[in-house]
Amino acid sequence: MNTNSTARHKAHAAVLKAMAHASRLVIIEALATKDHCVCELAALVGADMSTVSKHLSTLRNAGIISDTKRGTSVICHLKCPCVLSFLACVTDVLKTNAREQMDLVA
Amino acid sequence: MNTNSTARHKAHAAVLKAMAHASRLVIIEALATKDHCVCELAALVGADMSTVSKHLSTLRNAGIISDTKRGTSVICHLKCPCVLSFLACVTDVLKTNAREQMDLVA
DNA sequence: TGGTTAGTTTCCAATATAGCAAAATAACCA
DNA sequence: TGGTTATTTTGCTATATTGGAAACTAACCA
Repeated sequence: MNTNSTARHKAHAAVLKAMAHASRLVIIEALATKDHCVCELAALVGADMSTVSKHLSTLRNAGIISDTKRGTSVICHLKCPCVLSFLACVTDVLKTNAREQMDLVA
Repeated sequence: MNTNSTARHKAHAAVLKAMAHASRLVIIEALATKDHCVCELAALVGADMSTVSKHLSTLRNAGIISDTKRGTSVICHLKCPCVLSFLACVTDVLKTNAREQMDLVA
């Protein structure tokens, strides 16, 4: 484990960690379709706006989303739609897990 | 936000969360090449074996790795090599971030 | 059986995260 | 200017995560 690879792994982990929350995944999926303002996302997630605002700043700090101000609203935009490809694989993991659970019962 | 999609998002988040740690990424990358026993992984990560053992159980619970016992050793195996495709995209995110940092300075 | 190696679990302290409420900003409109 | 809407920040509490040390378990060997 040299210092460089540790730094790289930490950076990678930070991006994954930013995605690793149900509400933030809801936000990411919503933004995959189209840009949304914070209050729309708050309604979608169903949480306090202050909470959603913090989730958004987590995603922003990780470089996953960007935003522009329009009037009093902040419009959020998914910078890296490739993150959705993660979810396809995650779904595979979950399917495998489910299949194994089935096998245990059967 | 209906209950089903919340459950799905929670399940997805759990898998991402299991990956979201520098040491666990080191483990995942090592296992992508070949199976390893716990003590080899502990040496690679450079942490206490009890700590690595706990990281492994996190990955195991998420369904990312499996293991078989051989003598006194436990051999770990990466169940879903597709998780590596995550990292390619994460690298894109990081590159974009770095480029923006450059732009700020330039 | 007793010792050794490999791994896991438990205990505990330090740190990080999540969420709401309330206060603070910011841009707009009358 | 004063009020309103949208958003962020701060304060605080509850909860989760991390990691080493020590105790415990399991498989092997002499």
